[in-house]
Amino acid sequence: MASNKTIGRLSLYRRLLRESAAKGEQNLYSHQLAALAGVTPAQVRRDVMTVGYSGSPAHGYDVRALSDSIGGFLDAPEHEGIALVGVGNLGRALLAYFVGRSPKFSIVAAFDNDPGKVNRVIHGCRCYSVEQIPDVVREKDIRMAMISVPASEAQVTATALCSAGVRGLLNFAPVRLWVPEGVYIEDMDVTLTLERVSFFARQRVGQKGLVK
Amino acid sequence: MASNKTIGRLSLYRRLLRESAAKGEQNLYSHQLAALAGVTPAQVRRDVMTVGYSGSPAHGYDVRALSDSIGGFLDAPEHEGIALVGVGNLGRALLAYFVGRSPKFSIVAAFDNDPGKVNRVIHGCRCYSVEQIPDVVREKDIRMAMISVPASEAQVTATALCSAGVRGLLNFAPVRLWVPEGVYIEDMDVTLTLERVSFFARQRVGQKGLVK
DNA sequence: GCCTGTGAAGCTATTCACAGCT
DNA sequence: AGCTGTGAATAGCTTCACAGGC
Repeated sequence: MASNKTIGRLSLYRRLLRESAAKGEQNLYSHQLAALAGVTPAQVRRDVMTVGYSGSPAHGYDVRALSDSIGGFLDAPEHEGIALVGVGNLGRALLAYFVGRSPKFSIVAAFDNDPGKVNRVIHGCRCYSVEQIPDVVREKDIRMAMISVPASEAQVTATALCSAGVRGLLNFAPVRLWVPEGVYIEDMDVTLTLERVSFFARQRVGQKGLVK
Repeated sequence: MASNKTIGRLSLYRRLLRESAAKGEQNLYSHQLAALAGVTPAQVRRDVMTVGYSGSPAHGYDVRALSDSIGGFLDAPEHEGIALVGVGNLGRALLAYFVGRSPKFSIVAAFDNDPGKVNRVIHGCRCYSVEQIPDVVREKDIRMAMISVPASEAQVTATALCSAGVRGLLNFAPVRLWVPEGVYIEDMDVTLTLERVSFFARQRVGQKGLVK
């Protein structure tokens, strides 16, 4: 099965392919896509193998076709509704950012324990109380969630979401979360990342890739 | 030289050690720290080697001493001032998040091109116009910056920061940025990460680590 | 010629497994 | 007995290098 890193790069390639398509490009060679993505051409060809698409030696990759192949490989068959728990500064920024961002994803429910936010509509998204997580997640058949609550509440939030059937979590709180077997979790931890940047900036090393 | 992943884990260990210290723990064995971090004990021991600290077979690691050793290895000698460019929803969330968060880091200057924000103080941080990047960065001797501008402006922002002497960047805009040799850049891309979560959540794979 | 796809090589990261210590 | 530190083994990822095609 494709690795984490490969999947990350495929997402990136697709974004770059869409941008190229928008600029009117029809075809792209592996070395061109590699330059856009900041990886080697061999890496691009290897990654493209995993989605089962083949380019032609004559014209490289067809921008539209490769983009669609990646989509077929990566995307969920239908639209994915996402829950967001924690409507603080970061939560609001995420709500604002994702509104209309992608036809494949959208935040369909927000949750917070502040009574001043519950039942409000924030950036087009209805805010529920955290007690309603089980009901709303089940009712809307939500499979993914973003956690942007304070560290102290992240674990109970994750547990509630997983019990309600969520299979994928994107956690912004600065704590490692325990989740049941079969739930996939990814952390985005600004502090840890910043410490890394600080360290390597001082070592005067160049470059690195994306994720990690 | 230590790898990206090792550095990320060391940061994490230190956070966990501090939390343990706050709970009154004096010593921790590699398997305990490993459990907290979600890695193997062998990984912890290997990582600890890189900072040059040694525990004792009798009591494992001294929580305080290891935490300090990691600090000596990771931290900059003096306080690090950070610039933040782009005071939109995300930028404000970052400002709010970092205020008083760490004695080692703080955001010492914000930049935006909205005249309504320039010269305001937002979450305790003065906002300058983007034209002032060269002057302010040099004057405050800023070595690190976070980029939270729209994608279309990220590259010019990065270029301006690097010319002014910034050596480390944390980029939130969904674009790959070109930076001069010797500048370290790390991307935090929510959309890409979310697509990964979506993919693996559907594969019913369990777990994964941090950074990746 | 310059491209793609891919086996094989090369690297990097992680884990094993055990000597040595208490 | 149970721990740490670490050489050696393994697993995972990336790049090389070349056959085959236009």
